[in-house]
Amino acid sequence: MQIAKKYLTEGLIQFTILLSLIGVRVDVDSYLNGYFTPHEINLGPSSAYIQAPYHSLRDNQDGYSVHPKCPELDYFFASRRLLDQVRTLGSSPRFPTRLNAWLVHQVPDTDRTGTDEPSDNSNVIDTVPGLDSTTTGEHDGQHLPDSGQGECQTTRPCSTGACEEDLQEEDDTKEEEAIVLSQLTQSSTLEQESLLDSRSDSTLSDLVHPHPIDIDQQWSNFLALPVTDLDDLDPLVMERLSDLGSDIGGAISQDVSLRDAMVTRAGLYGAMSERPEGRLAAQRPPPFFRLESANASHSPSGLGLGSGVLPFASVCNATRNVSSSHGTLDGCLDEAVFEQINLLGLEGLDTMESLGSIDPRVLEDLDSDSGLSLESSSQGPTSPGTLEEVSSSSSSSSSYCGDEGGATGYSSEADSIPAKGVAEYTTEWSPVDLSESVWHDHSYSSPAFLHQPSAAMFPHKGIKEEPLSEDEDQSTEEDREMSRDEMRARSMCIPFSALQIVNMPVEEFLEVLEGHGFSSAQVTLLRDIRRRGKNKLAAQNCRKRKLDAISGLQEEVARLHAQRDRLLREKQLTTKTMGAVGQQIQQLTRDVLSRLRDESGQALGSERYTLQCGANGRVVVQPIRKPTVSSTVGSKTDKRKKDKK
DNA sequence: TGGCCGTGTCATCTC
DNA sequence: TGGAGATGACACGGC
Repeated sequence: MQIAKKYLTEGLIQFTILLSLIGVRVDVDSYLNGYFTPHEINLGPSSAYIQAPYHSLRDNQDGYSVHPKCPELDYFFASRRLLDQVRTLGSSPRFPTRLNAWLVHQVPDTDRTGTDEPSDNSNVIDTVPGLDSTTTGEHDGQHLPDSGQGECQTTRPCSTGACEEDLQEEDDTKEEEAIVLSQLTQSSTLEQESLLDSRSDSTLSDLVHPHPIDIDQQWSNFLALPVTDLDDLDPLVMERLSDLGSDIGGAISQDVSLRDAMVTRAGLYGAMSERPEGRLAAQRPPPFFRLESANASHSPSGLGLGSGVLPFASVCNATRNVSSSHGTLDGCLDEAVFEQINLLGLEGLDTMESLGSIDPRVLEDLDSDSGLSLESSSQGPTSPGTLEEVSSSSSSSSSYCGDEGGATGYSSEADSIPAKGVAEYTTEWSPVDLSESVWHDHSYSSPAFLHQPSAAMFPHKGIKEEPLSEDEDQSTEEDREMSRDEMRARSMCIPFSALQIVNMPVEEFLEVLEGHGFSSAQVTLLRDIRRRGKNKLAAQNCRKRKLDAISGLQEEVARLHAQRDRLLREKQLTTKTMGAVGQQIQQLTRDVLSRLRDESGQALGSERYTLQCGANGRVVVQPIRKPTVSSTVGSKTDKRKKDKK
């Protein structure tokens, strides 16, 4: 019984030291006060933490700033780095798990003769100043009495025959443990394929002096992996899990005796949301939709993420192409606008050049009902002679006059009335004035065309200026190409083209209506021509906007489809990774708990206990609460309430 | 010959 | 209150 007690006592000390390696505050007194009270185990009445010297180094970048050659700290920082990496993995918000910390044990690779040291655990601690209170026999009696448990400070039951065999087994298992631990740490990052591949080449010294891999950088690299690489990583994850499953037995081979599992009611996951998040926030990649949202409308840079950040380079490129095509579309639209302007100008020039040989079909194409299209509206201010010709030509068309009804009988008036007005408004309505109007649709008219000389602007005029004797059939062609409004205007002896009527400013239009003695029919016609011309332009603009809106929506739909596919793939990948890491953590939790011993020497089962990582990196063994307790308490309270009633 | 598309026009609403 | 713009609806012609 005494031997068993000593064994348990030393086991407790070993576990305490083990916890101290990972920064756990252990309070033995609290344990003595009660089983289920969340206390910290303390080795002395001063409640000094056993790892106090390490606490001072804790914030020292986890020992990275310490000289790597420092032999006293190598073991400690090697363990701390590995542990922190695993802890960061376990407590990362990206992979929320129940386990936040790991109980690890780093085994040195040197001085492992198996006989020179009475206890392997002391290898880690003995050389550290201020931490001489280890399980070594000669030191136990010096430091542990401070804890007030003098009976526990006896030497480990190495005096028994099985002691040396146990030590030898521990040596062997610790080597495996170190290797597997390194594998675990590396595999937990899921992105160091090279490290995974080279794990077989890793030496023990590498494990003891692990490379200072920045976990943040690892995560950044992981998140920066293209999706193809991540997809390829899935089998690697499973492979690593299988490897871990096969090697997990040797991950922590040393059975740590524990008189009691420290019980604490620290926040279940309180620590999860504290430390790692700030770190993760720093290492978190840029907001994925930041650029998209910032340019969600139609910005070509809507997916301005680098292809390295986006694991879906193809989608990104496609979307970028879409965006760029949209930008190109805008450019094309602008180019088309100017191109049409140029074409109109060229058409005007062509018209000038081909005054003598106008193709009626071309004129028909350029015609419009309201006479507001480019060519059909070219019946601008004409000379009295021209107007006479137009009147004569119009009157010569019996069908037209019949359609318009009342168009006859104006020729006599036309001889007198329009002459003054036409001459007047020919001077008033310069092309410059018309160019001041806003031309929304360039197929309709163009300032370039308006800037052409009168002969160019109004090819019909040029034609009409030619003697009728030369080409008497031109009048019929003019009638064919004239719009209804144009013909109405001519029939009503209105000396303005539809284009002029439409594009003249309101003030001048009102002056025209008021200052020329137009009849009510003429005024109505002028207003109708203007209204129809305006509406025609508006309709063209409206249709153009509608088409632009449709094309923009189509681009938006394509972009959203690409975004949805990308998010789905990312979600799938994240789910896979979370599952793999969760299983890994659960397996390690079970393994750790199975190697811990309670007061009766029984292993702490994962069905009864769990590991929790509290604030400041404290790792505690916490019993799993049973819901029945709360239910009973609730029933009791209910009964009390009933009794009070 | 019917469907599609472009265009002109009207009616209506809003500014 | 009228003008101008926007837009839906309809008609018409061309393909």
